[in-house]
Amino acid sequence: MSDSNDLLADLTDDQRAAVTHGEGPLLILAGAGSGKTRVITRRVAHLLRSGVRASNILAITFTNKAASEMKNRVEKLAPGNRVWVSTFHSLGARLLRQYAERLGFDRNFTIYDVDDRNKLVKDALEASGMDNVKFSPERVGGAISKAKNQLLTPPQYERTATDFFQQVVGKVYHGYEKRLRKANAMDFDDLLYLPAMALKTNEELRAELDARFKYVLIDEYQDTNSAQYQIVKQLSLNYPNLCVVGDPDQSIYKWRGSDIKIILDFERDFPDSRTITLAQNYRSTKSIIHAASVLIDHNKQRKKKDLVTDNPQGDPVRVITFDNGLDEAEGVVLRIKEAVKSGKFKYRDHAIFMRINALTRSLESAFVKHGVKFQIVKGLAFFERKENRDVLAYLRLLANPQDTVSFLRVVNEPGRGIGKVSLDKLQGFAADQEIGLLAAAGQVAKITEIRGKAVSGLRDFHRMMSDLRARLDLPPHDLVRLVLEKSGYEAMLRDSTDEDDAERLANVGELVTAAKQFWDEDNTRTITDFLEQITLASDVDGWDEQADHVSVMTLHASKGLEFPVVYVLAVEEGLLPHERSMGRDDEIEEERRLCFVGMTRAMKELYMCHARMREFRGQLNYCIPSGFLQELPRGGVEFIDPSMARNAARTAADEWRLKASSAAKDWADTGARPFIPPRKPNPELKPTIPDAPDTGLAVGVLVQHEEFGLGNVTDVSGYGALRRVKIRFPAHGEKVFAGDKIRLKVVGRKKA
DNA sequence: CCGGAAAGGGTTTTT
DNA sequence: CCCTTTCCGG
Repeated sequence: MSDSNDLLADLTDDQRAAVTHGEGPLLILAGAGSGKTRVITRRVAHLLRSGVRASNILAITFTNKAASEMKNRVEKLAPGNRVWVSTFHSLGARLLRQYAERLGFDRNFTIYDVDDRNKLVKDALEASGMDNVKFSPERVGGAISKAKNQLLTPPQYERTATDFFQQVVGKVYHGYEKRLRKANAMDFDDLLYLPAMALKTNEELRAELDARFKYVLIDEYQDTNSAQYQIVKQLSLNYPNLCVVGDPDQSIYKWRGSDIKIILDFERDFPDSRTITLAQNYRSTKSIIHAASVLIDHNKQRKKKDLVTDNPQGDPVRVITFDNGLDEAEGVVLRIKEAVKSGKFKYRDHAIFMRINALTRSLESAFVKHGVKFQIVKGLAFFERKENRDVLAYLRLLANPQDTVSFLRVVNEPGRGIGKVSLDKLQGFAADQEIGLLAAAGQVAKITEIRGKAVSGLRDFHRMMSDLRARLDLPPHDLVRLVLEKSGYEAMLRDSTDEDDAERLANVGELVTAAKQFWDEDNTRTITDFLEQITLASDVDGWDEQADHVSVMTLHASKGLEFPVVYVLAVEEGLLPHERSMGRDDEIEEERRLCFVGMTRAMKELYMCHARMREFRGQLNYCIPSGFLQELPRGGVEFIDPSMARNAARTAADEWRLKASSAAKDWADTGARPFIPPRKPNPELKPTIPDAPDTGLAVGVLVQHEEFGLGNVTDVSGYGALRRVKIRFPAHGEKVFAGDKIRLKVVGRKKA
């Protein structure tokens, strides 16, 4: 049972110290690629081998995929030990179900995602009579989410509300909570908020769980929010054997309530803690580490920290300039194809990252066009399709008859002649009687205001759901099949003439397969478990890392992963950094960290791409290279512009240009000229520095106007005479300029 | 009172 | 460009 060589032999001194650290708080500051996952896993195995019982260990990871990987690795290192590894949200859900009675909840609660939440918020907003103020449910819901993350109750929030928006949110927060509880539902934030509150107010429960989880390990601690921190803290009072691992430079979820201060204050929060820094990088080449380090060093609110590696220098980081977004997608796919053809890499060695999901579209067609296998890593996408959401809503309503959102989603899908007016009446009746909507449907005969088809529709719906509910103990996949049959959903799709419905039919069939697989893995799991797993799945949970394909994902999803070759797309002002972060120092710094995270995923080759123009929601816009590109070191970075190497070959850009010039003829009387994309006249293939921002107006550009003075470009659309430029002047507000003869001068990029 | 067609509005990142 | 809301015919 003593330390075996296999756990420690291949570790550095620092890593070994982290693995073998005994009792007491431990902070591991682990730079990118420093082997932190390995350290946590080994530490868990080491604890087990030193006699700690598996049931006394709790490990928190950022995704369910990471959790199951860690579980498996630990079991290999210390066979027979089943350690509790999960995400914060899964932990919360499990605790709430386990202690449901003690905490006064029904353990069959439904977990509402953001869409469900917004529907409920909308209802609460309308009921509060404040819906005429034009605050969107999304915005109000976001504010409520933030409040819960800070553990503010509705009365507390109302007390601290200062402006009008917050007052409205405070009102709606009350109503929203009431509706949630009535629906026997928890939103994502509840899964943290309620356990955190329970631990704070219920000392008996707190002490019990603290003693149960004597050893707590947390990965990605830099992205912990207040509610999560409270949970951690309350579980580490009597047994402060808390080990947290993180890297402040990789904190990218501030917008979701994460607070970088939590990791920075660890040493103060947990007295007698030990801190171990892992600065050695084992993942990337020197070129990549150097470029990423120089970039992140531009963050002012940062404790300076050096990342070092003994790896070879490697190829320079390459910045590639494309004419437009289509060229970029195609160019990257072709480069990957070439690298595979030459035998240098496999498809699965490649990953493509981007700031926003919308950019995957053009990539998708480029992949299809060139026959390159790829996976867009977005785990929930399949379950988010309308038809699957519908079927899942039936299941949710079966598992939890109080679930109002699901009831309203499926009660008339397929059509049963139940319209909005009838449903309003039904909701009124349910509220009066203080019963759920499904129960109210069962008493539709008593609701005299509802007439006609709606009466039989509601009655039949209720009867059908009652019959199904009697079969709730069926294995999940059998229940899905039964729902498809009895609800008429399958028949609706099968009998449809709409071509798309054939695909939808196949999709809901896939849902049966998914449920079957879920049950095959562990046949003690129920439909509620199935639904929970789907709702709490993260994007990377659906990622197949074994298959030989190119992986495409957002920068956020890339956290914690590594690939031999990485392409980061659209490194442009407005996208990375995203325009919504413009003008706020701390948010620009988070965007820079996001860029840093993407870069440090690369092991051997790193490509940062940008385009001169890009189509965005049907509009073609100028793009200026991201300021981040200009922050990269001059040495070790190579600038490539394929358009200069090209002679007569026609590209997508040329085709677009032809279209643009013929379109421009129609505006000849307005004085418009065909748009010619900026081109460097450099005939040689010498590396060049990306275009300076004086090539055109773009979002984020600082301009000088003759009359209004200095201003910041907030929007650009169209070109030639149809161009519209929106500029915000500090003294004059926002103004829109039309055409291309505006009397202003580009001064530079807006500096924070 | 219901369901389909047309117009209008809004778009980061995710558990 | 896509989804939601609104409007109108049956």
